[in-house]
Amino acid sequence: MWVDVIVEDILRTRTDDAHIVNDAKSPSGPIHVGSLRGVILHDCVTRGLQEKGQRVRFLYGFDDYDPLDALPAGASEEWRRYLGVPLSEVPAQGGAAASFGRQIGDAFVVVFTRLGAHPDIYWTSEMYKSGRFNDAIRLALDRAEELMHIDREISGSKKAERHPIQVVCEHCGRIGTTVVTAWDGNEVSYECRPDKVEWAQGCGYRGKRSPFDGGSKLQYVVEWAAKWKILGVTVEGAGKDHMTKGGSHDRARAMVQRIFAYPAPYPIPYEFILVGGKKMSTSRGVGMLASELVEILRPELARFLLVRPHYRQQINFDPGGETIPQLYDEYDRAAAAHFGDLQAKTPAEADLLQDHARTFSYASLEREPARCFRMRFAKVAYLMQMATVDVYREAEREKGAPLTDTDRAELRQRTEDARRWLQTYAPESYRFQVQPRLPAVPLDDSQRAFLGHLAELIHSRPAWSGEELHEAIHTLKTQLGIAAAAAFGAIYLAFLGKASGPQAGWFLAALDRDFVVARLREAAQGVRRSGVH
RNA sequence: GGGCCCUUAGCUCAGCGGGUAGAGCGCCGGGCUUUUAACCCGGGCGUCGGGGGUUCGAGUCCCUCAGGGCCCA
Repeated sequence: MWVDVIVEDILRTRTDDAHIVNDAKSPSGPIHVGSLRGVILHDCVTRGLQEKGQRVRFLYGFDDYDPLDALPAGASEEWRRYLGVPLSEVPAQGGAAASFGRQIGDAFVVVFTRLGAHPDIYWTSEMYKSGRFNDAIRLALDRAEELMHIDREISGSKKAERHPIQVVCEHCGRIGTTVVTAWDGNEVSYECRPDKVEWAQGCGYRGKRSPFDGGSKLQYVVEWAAKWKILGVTVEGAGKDHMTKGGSHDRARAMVQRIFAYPAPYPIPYEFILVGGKKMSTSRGVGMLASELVEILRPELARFLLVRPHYRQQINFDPGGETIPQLYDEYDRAAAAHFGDLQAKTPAEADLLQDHARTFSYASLEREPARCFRMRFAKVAYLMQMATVDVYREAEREKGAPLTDTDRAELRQRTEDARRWLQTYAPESYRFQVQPRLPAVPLDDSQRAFLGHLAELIHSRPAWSGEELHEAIHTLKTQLGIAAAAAFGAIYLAFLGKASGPQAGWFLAALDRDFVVARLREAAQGVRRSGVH
């Protein structure tokens, strides 16, 4: 299991007596599922280190002193005035939150809390305002040339515009548009330029102010390095966009070592999450929000989705097709491995089971997940489509014992997931769709006769249970001497337009009786209508 | 241009500290005291993308080529 491999490598290569695991995100807009991978990865590493007896703190930071660099979706044009303003100073959209950044961050915390991650949260705006960055800011200003040199050296880029400090403009409040022009040891001179960046327009003000206590922020690579030192971070992964050679992580690493005299944390470069084979883009409206994932999958399954693949591998999540039933099957196999219900035949298989067991444990919300009866997801979805079937009773029958509270809770989550899946994502082959009109299907005389008799049989009683009807159909079939394939095929063709379907007795019993009788009579008459689709 | 990753059964993929190739779906056959699909059993001799190397032994490590995805520039 890759988490365990990472944990062992950390213990082998680091000598820290306690660990600070850190992850962070700029709350500049609704947060995508991709960011959940980081949270869960760090949460798992935290758990793994704790299991090894380490003292560990898990921190999650919101970089809400970053400037707003794009209009939030659905925001009015008036919001343009906030472009360039720190996210912590942009008002929340309609909500009661203290700021836009806070609003976005809080919403994300709700999501990952549901997934069982419980880091200590911090906000860089508060760190700046309370002076925690002051020493780093002074150092960065004193050694600005060196920092810019490192930036150029490591990135291989000649761009020199990346001054380590961005000042908050006293006139317009923007932070993304200012350029530092001088530093006298107490105050910085700056210009708020209309043309510094494309996405925001500075007001043109020139001034001089203290960079401390919230008067400025560090440029983001420098800020990253400074946070490592200030927070004492020992382990921090990052998405591959940061981990490219000469990229922001390499630069931050060089800066923290050479300027801040602190060792870079243990790095964990991880891959992205794709949705339906497409990369995500906020601006193009492509992708899936973190909040949407927890609406599609219950927390354990969402965690399992994120934990199961190797961290260096892309996750391509497509909620359609067979993805979700397959994910559930694998989850169940992992659970079985965890509870020792599977027997390995070879050493290699034993390793694999061990791996699955660990994966299940990391995917669980609690430390000691409860053993329970797990009905297969595809089966739950199947049963739920027949209105007269009680899924709980079927589960009890399959288990062969009364359901415990845990069994019921587990089954309830499965039915909720299955309902959503059937509504939105399930492929046609998993759904039975009763055709609104008699499909144009060929039936021979014996089949029509069978359907005619069946119509009158059903008509003869006001109500049928699935089991009764099932039995009656078999009896009728035998009486008429029609082959099973022909008889059942006729039923499915008349109602579903295809030659197969769910067990006929339960299926027909679930439909409106008068509708069933009418349809059967119509089909028995051999009236052909050109059904559309 | 640089980086990370993928290429394994018809389909989707697992196999991520080298030791006799796996799962699900689909398909075929059988069983379940009712024979068309809720459950169970049986059925896969697959150039593990091509080539080279290390090794007693490589899908698994190294090099290289090809195709694809994403990231950075």
